[in-house]
This record gives sequence, C-alpha cells and structure tokens, in this order.
Amino acid sequence: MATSAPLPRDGSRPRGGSLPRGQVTRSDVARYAGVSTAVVSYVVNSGPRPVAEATAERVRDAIRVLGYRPNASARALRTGSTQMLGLVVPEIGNPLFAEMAIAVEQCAARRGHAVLLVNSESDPQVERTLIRSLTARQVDGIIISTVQHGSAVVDLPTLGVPVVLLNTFSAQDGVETVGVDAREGARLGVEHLIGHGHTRIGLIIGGAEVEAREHGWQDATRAAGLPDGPLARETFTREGGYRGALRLFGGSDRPTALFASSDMQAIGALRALGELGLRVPEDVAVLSFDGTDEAEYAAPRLTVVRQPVEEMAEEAVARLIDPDPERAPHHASFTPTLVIGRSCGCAAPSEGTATTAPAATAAPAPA
Amino acid sequence: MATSAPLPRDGSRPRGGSLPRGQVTRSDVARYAGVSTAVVSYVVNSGPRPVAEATAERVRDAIRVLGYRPNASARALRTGSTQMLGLVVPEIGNPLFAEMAIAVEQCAARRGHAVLLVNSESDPQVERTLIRSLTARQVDGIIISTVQHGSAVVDLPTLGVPVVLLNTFSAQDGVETVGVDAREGARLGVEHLIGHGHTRIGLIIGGAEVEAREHGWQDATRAAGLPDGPLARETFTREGGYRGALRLFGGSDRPTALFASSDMQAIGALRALGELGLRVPEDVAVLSFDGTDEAEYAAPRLTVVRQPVEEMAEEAVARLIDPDPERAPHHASFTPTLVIGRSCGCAAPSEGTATTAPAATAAPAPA
DNA sequence: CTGAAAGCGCTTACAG
DNA sequence: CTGAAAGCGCTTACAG
Repeated sequence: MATSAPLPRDGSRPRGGSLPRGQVTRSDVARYAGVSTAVVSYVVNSGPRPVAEATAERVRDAIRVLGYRPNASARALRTGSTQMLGLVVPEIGNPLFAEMAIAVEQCAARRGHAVLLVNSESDPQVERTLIRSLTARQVDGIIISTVQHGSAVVDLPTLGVPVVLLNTFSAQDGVETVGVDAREGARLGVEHLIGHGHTRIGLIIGGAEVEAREHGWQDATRAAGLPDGPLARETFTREGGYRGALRLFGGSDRPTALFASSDMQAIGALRALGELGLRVPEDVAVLSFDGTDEAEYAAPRLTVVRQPVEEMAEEAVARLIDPDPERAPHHASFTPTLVIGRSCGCAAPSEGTATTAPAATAAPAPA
Repeated sequence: MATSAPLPRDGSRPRGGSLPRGQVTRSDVARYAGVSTAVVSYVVNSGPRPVAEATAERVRDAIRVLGYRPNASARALRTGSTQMLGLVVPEIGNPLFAEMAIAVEQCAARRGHAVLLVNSESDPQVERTLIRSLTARQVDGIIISTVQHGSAVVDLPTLGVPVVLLNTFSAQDGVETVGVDAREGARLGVEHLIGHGHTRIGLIIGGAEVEAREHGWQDATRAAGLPDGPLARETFTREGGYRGALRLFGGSDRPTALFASSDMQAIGALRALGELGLRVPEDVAVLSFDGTDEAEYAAPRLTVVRQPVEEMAEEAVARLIDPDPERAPHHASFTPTLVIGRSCGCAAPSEGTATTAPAATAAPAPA
C-alpha cells in the first residue's frame, strides 16, 4: 500500500531507516503515514479530493515529523505555474522604483506569489535580455516599468507570458498598461505654482521626446495666458536635476519657479539653487512629480504631485494574477494628488510634526 | 529515430503539423532536427557529450525556428539547482538596502543566477516566514541582511540551504557572515569630528543593544580623553534621526557635533537641526555611517563613513555560489572609508562639480 | 558521435 | 474516501 522506497540515483539517498535524510519527498511522507502519495497531495493542497480527518491528521503528523516541504520546481513543472512574477525596473536606485518594487512585492506576496526583481539600469538592450531570462524562468507574468515610453520594449506577444506595463502614461496596442495621468498631474502642479503668482515657470524633464508632463506644464501656463517657460532635458536623476537647474537658473533672466518631472531631479535642483545662492521658496518655488519618501525629507520639504504607487502596483499585480478574460487589454489611469510641502511657498502645514504623514492633499482632479 | 509526438494531456497541445503551438519542448526540437532529445540537451548545455558540428548546427536551427526556450522548472527538478538566490532585506525603502539589493542582483546575474528579493520590514516574524518560503522555492542559497544582530534569525542549519548573513558586524557560530568593521568605521568618523575640535559629540543609534558603532564612538572619544557624549536610541529611519536630534539638540547644553549611525538618521537629523535654527556645519557638525547616494545630495552634503556595499555583496554571492568546502564558516570583515562632504566642517572639496563622484577618500584604516 | 530510457518530485484524472 | 499510474520537460549514465 505504501509506495516503494525512492531509488538512490548516486548513493546519496538513504537506503533504509524510517527518517530519510536529505530532501524529504512526498513519498517519504506517504510511507511514514501509511497512505499513498496522492493522499499527501490532497492534504497539502486541501484538495482536489476530500480526505478523512483521521487520515489527514496522520499525514500532517508525518509532515511535521519529517520536516517535509513540497518541492516548488516539481510542482511548477507539473502545474505549469511557478507562482512567481517578474518585475523589471529601469533603476532600483531611484526611490520611486524602489517604492514600486516594495509595493509590487507585497501585493504579490498577499496572493502567494514571489517576485523576481531585475534592474535594467535604463539600458534597452539589457532590458530585453532580462525580460527573456524572466520568461525562461517560467514566471507566471511580468510587470515592466520601462523608460522606453514610445518604443516597443520587446516583441511582447511572442513572449508567451502575460505582461503589464507599469508606470506608462498612455495606452499601448495590445498590452495591459497601468499608469498615472501624468498630464493632469503636471497641470495640477503648475497651476498651483501659478496660484502663487508665478508667471515664468521652468521645467526639467527627461529624454528627447515630448511627453505627458510637458503637455501638462504647457496646459497650465497657456490656460493662464502665460508664455511657455524655459525647459531643460536631462536624465531622471539627482545629477540631471542639478545640471538642468544650473542651466535654467544660472543666467540673468531666470524663472521664479521650477517644475521638476521627478523627485530625483528636484533634489538635484535644490543643490544647484543653493550653490547659485537662491533660496527656496523665497527666490525660487519648486514643485516636483512623484512624491517619494525622500522628497518629504528634502530641505525644504518638497511640494509634490504624488503618484499613487501602491494602488498602481496593486492594479498591475491583480491584472496579472486574476486577469479578466472578457476584456481586451486596456489602460488604467490613476489620478495623482497634490501634497503640499514647503518648497512651493505655502505656509508650512505641519512644521514641528514632521514625524507624521504628508500634510494637505488636494481633491482629486476632475475626470 | 525521432521521438514520438508529445501526448496532449488536455487537448491543448497540437496533434500534428510541423510547428508546434504552445510551449515548445526539447522533444519538438529533436523531432524537427531529426535527432534525439539527448543531443538537444548536449547542444543547449554544451555538454556533457560532444556533438558533431553539422548536427549541432541543425539543432541550433531548429531552436531558432521553433523559438525553443528550455523550461527552467524541469531543469531545476532534474539538476536540483534553480540558479536562484534569495535575498532578505529588512527594508528596501532604506537606500542602503536598495543599493545592496542592486549589488547582489548584479553579482548574481554575472554568475547566471536570478535573485528572489523579499522584504521583512524589520519584522522578525515576517522574516522567518519569508526565509521558509524562500527555501520552499528551492533557491540555491539565501543572503540575509537582518536587523536582528544578536539573536538567531531562524534555525539556520535546519534550513538545508546555504546561508550567508550580510551586513553583520561580527562572526556568528556556524554561519557565513559578511560585514563592515563598524567599530573601526565609527571610530574613524568620530576621530575626524574630534580633529575638527569637537569635544562633545552626540550619537544617534538604533535598537536597544549596545553594538559596534557605539563602541567605536566611545573608542574615539575616550582615546582623546573626552567624556562620552549624549546618546539617543531610535529606529534607523529618517524619522528616527529627526526625533533623536530633537532630543539631543533641543536643550541648552547641546553637543557641537553629531555622529549618526546611518545616513537615514542623519537626513532626519538635518531637518531637526534646521527646525531648531542650528546651522550645519557652523553650529553642529554632522557625520554619518553608510555612504548612500542620498547622503551625497543632502543639504549640506554629508560627510560619511562609507560601507563598501558592492564588495560586500560580491563576497556574499561568491560564497554562496562557489563555496570553499575546505573552510569552516567564517566572518569577512570589510574596511570602511571616510568620504568627506560638507557637513563636518571641512572646506568644500568639490563645490561646483557636484555631478561627479565623491570627493576625498581617506586611506583605509590600519588593520 | 548518438539514442533509448530512467528518474527528478509533484498532481490529477481514473478506477475502485 | 483512497490508490496505482501517467506524465510535466528536463539530464545523464549506459549502451551502442
């Protein structure tokens, strides 16, 4: 009735004795409990067949005594699911992506999935290789947070595994996408600066292509009847922000406010402004896009347009793990919110109680 | 000669045709190339048997045409190795651990291993669960960066998988450990502050237990014949540093310098000092332990005792992947270095060229 | 140099 | 409620 002893392949497995050494398999458990291996599976997985309580108890005892742990590789091979998700980020050193990785990992963990994290360092070639290696590892789905907005990251459909693009501003053909309404977010932020009386607002942004945050910045200034401010294209890093701010504010005809497309750039800009002898917010108001923890501890605390990172991560994970077969791939757009700090010139909202959460939160923008 | 067509288990596999749909297996490749499945393996793995060049070429063609990708779960089941490493960090939101995760991932990738990253949020209970779940996923080894310095994280030997403790200050019984010489690092930093003429140097540190950084701080002050400065125990976070600094510097008899046990705490302290109306470095000199990117962009730039994160990660990964069977588990201690910024009161070393690397680096401390 | 076959540890129809 | 058996996709002695 019990299955036969496992055949040693190289002499390293035990030949006798009741407590097997080395990896304990379900067949050891079956033998110890005096049941078939199928029953062990039924108990471990609570199904798909019912098991008499007395039998189940014997199996659970055996599992405890032997210290049995199911082999995930075998299970994955059999079921076709590894219960793993891949996450591709462009740079984990950027707190925005670090926070995103945390959020994704926690959402996935709640659903019993682990996360294989890879870091492309913003290199499209590396990104492609990493995505391929993730599929080779049989992940059940891949979340890609890419810097390559316009371009096709990789030939997604040939991947043979569900993909969702996270941190993408707009819909893309045939791919699930999740992102923030960056245009509206930028508009909201710049509008706030205009509300403080600024009429010349610089922009630091990335890449070469015109994207949503630049449009939002224009939307706000044009709606107020103002001319476009000056603009600097730099990488989404502290250094990029530093260089951009030196350029925008180093001359005589400088703007009185800055909208930075990322917290990292704003942090770099703060240093540049300090070196130029400009005070924030007295001489230059600063507002940035992202809303990471680091921005909260910048000096002065940054006023930010906050991306709802947790919600976005949750959506991406949910779509991968519980896809809606009814629906074609679509784009989920999240609404960013304004979080007031000190860098925009508002009165300090929570001076002296910096240990708690962000201060005022503006109402979500109208759809 | 070619193996038979795969048997569909549920009708989803193809019944005929030369180009299989769904997952392409090595048996499809074998059939297409007119060889046995063994030969496909030999080609894919470049061994263990030699293959005639013409045959190998046919196999490579078949692989290309069919888009074959080996199934990692099957390979793992057969070989007993997943080519995956687990990495446990206490909080990925702390840039020190984010940088460590990047370094580990890159070292592992160079050796063909992927990294399963999990985040315990400094909860020992969660940490235990995560470690167990990592072993259940058959990782080849686990790198644990824990906050639980003194205590046994988990019953490591029963895990049945190699473990190295990263970011540990001292040796531990029967476990591989890798860490920085924190005592010497702290001594080095505090000595530097004393060199600036400070005689009363506060310390912000974590946890409840006395550890290496506290000893190093004492070593330096006592060696200079100074009394111990005041001390605040807080979490290793920006908030912890903020609270600690308010306590240490909020009274009348305040120190003139601060040694923070982590960059995060120093960042929080900078805010507190600002709110107290104290200038850095004029009124209070600040120096911290870690040396993350964020510290470089603090205002003012922090002078830090830098942990060689990349080297430590490399060592940890190497020990896991290429263990030395000759040697008993031991502790690898790395030497930290002093990196001068502006917060300690030194003349600014690279003002205006902040886009490049850190400035002066002190010689490594004597062994 | 190449192939037939066993087996890694699981899950799950199928038959009792 | 329980068991015998097939099969997931690989690798690798073993035999030719």
